[in-house]
Amino acid sequence: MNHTIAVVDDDAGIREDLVALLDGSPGCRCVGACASGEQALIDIPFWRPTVVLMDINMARMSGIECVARLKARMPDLLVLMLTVYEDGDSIFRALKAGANGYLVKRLASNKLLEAIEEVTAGGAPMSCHIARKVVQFFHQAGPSPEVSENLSPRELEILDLLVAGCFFKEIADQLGISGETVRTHVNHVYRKLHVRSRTEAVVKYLRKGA
Amino acid sequence: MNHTIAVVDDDAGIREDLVALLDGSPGCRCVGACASGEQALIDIPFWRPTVVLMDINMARMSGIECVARLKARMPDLLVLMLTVYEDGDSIFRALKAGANGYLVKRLASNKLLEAIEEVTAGGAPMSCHIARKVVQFFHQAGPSPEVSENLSPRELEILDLLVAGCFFKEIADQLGISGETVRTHVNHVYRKLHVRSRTEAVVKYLRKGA
DNA sequence: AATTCCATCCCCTTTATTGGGGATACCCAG
DNA sequence: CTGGGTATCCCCAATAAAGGGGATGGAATT
Repeated sequence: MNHTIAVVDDDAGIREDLVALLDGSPGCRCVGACASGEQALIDIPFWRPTVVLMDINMARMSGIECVARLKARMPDLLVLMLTVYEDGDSIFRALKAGANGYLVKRLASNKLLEAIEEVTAGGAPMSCHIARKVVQFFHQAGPSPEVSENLSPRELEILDLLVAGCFFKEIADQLGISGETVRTHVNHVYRKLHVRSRTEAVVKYLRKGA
Repeated sequence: MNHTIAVVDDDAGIREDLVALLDGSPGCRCVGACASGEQALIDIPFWRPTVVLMDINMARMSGIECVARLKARMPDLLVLMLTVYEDGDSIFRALKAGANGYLVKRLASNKLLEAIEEVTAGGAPMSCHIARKVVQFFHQAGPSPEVSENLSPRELEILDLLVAGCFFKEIADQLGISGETVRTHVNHVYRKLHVRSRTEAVVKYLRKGA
């Protein structure tokens, strides 16, 4: 319940607001604030806070690069990105860099405190429109038109298990059908996708048809 | 604020609990409940609810397959998956199938109602451990140290050709070495990546290297 | 000099995959 | 009702892949 927190933001006003909010909250202790990503790389490893609130949009080093470098040295550090924009690409780059949560800046202060609780509890707090974008990533990451429009549901199901690396026998056991049936489905999948091997099918599926 | 909601769950008790909860809540109207995925495919397009609460674990047709089929016909339908397990693979398959949110079943009823509000507002409600798994997916999506740092240049070259779907013989011809040598390299690649088949190696490479 | 890693080649066996063929049954649409 | 598509099962056969072993030469490190 007692978290040490650091703030990284190059806007002095926001920085002070956040520090004031954190220090005025029970169970939180703000151990410092950095005005740049470069400074954060020096201060944060020294302060060793539980959670970092990181502005994503900073001059010179971006919050994304900063979190990537911090995470390389401190894998267990929890980082919440703060942003004014909800740009899709920034979201994914930040998450790939190791961010543990992603919040819009215009967030009620109690929501921010809740998010800090949540991330320390092992969650991944995201503002709702951010979460939507993340989920949409999976939607469009689904099977390509070529894959989904030609394959039957059963064939798609089996393709999923092929991608998972299952042998025919394992697929058969998992679906409760015979290995021969699996073979038939797989052959149909290959024909429909115009591939000659499991690997080509998997690649086509993962690359969304490219 | 006025949402029509349908429930799909093959457990009669849970179904009744959910219906009672929804009907007892202002701003919600439960338009029906289905005891199976098959029935849902018939009823839901007819009822045209705003939101569907879908059990992921049902006999015969799984909730995942059901949501995939429903979404194919009704792309704007909002689907919240309900699960007792937090299995990573199920989460991703459900999201890929088009689910808009993912909740654990043992959720306080007010949280469930909040989630319904959130999803209709364009969000993507997720229980916190679910969200964590989703974010972890992006973390591991970075260039994998496991792939790039352990493999020799030759092994990486061969892994590339594996991904391209080449047979061992084709790889051998392309590199001007014998098939036996290819086999040896491939075996080394498998050991270093801790996989047991070409498919698993390819998936590991594509998922973590792209 | 010794060790370690890489790349190359060869042997063995067993299992998995692939490519045709055919068959039954179901459901849905023309 | 007669297709078409789907899902299920079975047969044949050939090829590909995997897992184990061992061997050589070279390059780099210790």
